[in-house]
Amino acid sequence: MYVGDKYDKIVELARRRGFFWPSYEVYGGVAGLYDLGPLGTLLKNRIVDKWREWFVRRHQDLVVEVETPIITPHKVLEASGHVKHFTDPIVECLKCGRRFRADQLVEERLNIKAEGMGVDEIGRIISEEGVKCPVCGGDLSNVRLFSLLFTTTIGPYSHDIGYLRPESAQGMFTSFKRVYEAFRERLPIGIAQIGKVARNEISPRQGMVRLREFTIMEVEFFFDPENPSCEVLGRCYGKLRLLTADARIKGVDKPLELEVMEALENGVIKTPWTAYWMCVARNFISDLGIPENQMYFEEKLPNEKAHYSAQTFDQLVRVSRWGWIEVSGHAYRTDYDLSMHMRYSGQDFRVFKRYEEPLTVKTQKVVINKALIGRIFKERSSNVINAISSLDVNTLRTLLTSDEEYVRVEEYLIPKNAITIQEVTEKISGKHIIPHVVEPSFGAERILFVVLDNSYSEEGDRVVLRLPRSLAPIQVAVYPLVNDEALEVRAKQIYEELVNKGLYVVYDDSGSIGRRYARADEVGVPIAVTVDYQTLEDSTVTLRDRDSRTQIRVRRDEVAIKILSFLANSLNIT
RNA sequence: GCGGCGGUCGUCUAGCCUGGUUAGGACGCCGGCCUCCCAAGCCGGAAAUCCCGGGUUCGAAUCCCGGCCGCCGCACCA
Repeated sequence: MYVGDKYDKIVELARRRGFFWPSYEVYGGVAGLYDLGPLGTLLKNRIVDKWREWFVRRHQDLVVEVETPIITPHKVLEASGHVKHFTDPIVECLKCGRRFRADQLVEERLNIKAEGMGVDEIGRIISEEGVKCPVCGGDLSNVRLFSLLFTTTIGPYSHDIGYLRPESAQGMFTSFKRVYEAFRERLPIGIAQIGKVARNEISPRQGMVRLREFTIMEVEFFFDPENPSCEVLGRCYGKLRLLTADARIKGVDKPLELEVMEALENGVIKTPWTAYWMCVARNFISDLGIPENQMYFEEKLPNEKAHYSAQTFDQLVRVSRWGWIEVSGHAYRTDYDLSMHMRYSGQDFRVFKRYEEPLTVKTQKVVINKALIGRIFKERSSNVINAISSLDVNTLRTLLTSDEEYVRVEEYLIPKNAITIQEVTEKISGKHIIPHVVEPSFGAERILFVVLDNSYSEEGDRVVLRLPRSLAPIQVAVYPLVNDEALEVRAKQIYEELVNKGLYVVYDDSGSIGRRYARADEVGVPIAVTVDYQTLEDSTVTLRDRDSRTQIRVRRDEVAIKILSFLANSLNIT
């Protein structure tokens, strides 16, 4: 289908025709940063729209979309664990240049606990104990911290540290209660967000596949851990291609194909909602033109998982240059994030779960006669009351059954008649739970590259970008067959009409007709309208299909409707 | 961050070894002519900080050093 290195050709095409190129090229460029050009921006927008269609619009009874800031205060990422888990103490061998986790090195060499030690302390231990490079024996550099978080300051005070978010998820967790209330306290609920994130990768390569700044599209889907079933699982059809962690450990590298229900019953996927969103992810990627045999889900091994995840699957797609690359991650984050934010913020992120039938529970309640205590103990009364309250009912009951008139609680002698134990029946209408979260998360630019890689083809000496019609940045091309005023006028009218239908259209009258078809094919324009001399006689034009290169002649007044149905895949030109 | 290789019009490249060119070509692009359907032809045009900085030299795209960027391998990739 193509010759030579496809990746190089795609990159060359991307620069030349305006899909993407390295940012700040005029200053030498910065690794991991890319500009999207005019066509790249259109294509990315179509991918983003399609994601929104699959994950939000089609689930509008379950999922809502929000937008939260990129700049994130220190406290938020401290709570989420990113400050800790994104920052490693690192030493470098001054001789061979290899880098090591300083704390791990100290633990291995000296068999002491180094985790959580400060940089200075680890550095002191390394120099005092004479720890050397474990590979070449060279001297080690000073210990420094390396964080994948981009740091900034908020406002004029340099101690107000902020970060560029490394994922959009924390914005959804911190606003969870608001969204939950605004959406009338429904569970399950998904909160979606599309936006930029930044990760200060040590050494980004692989072009659009590993960026320091990219667009993430993710859903935090909150559900009741006591009722994790997915009521829309019936919407899933077809098999998932899965490679489990167990299989990977055994050295298996071929995914198995399982029905969703099978995968859940076998325990391969731990939660129904993860399985459900994996199905949607498969459908979404298929919808971008990626064949199903070119994708599968791979379960992460325990040491590969993020700190917050109980189970993670990555969705992999095959590309020409690098083989299988990740286009989405599906993490079961449990209640990790909400719990951490509860602890750090002091706010209550639990939701009230109403029982179907209120429970009637008989309990025993300690009633303290505070008036009596007050009269006796005066200013010490609250200490006394606290002391009594800290005892459980059974202990108190035992104390009260003694023959004495007083009971001793801590250093206080309290008259028995100040304390009574009552049987009460309480009605409990529900309880508080912390929702669990499953998270499907996609990188938009990476998917953009995957789409280009998948669509790129060569026909003889010409390039045809076989983009799905619904993704094409430019949807229609309009041409006069030759340079002739009469033809140009007609063609321009058609151009105007199609623009007014909401389409992205290109008009081109430069060069031979073959050259213009080739120009359009190269950027994936799916259909072309050509005005020729016959148009002047009988008001018909030709429509040409990019992929089959065949043409049909249609009436001038049917052009727009035919093109719209062609773009909607309900008309084919063969 | 380490090692290897590379960086010349928009793109692909010649030139570099052996220092002195108006830095050449092709494709693409723009304008004109021609052309009744798949990168035809003819004429003209615009287009290169030779990646950046420093050094050697009368003179550097070319030699040397440092940096940046890219690819590959290692390390890293929540």
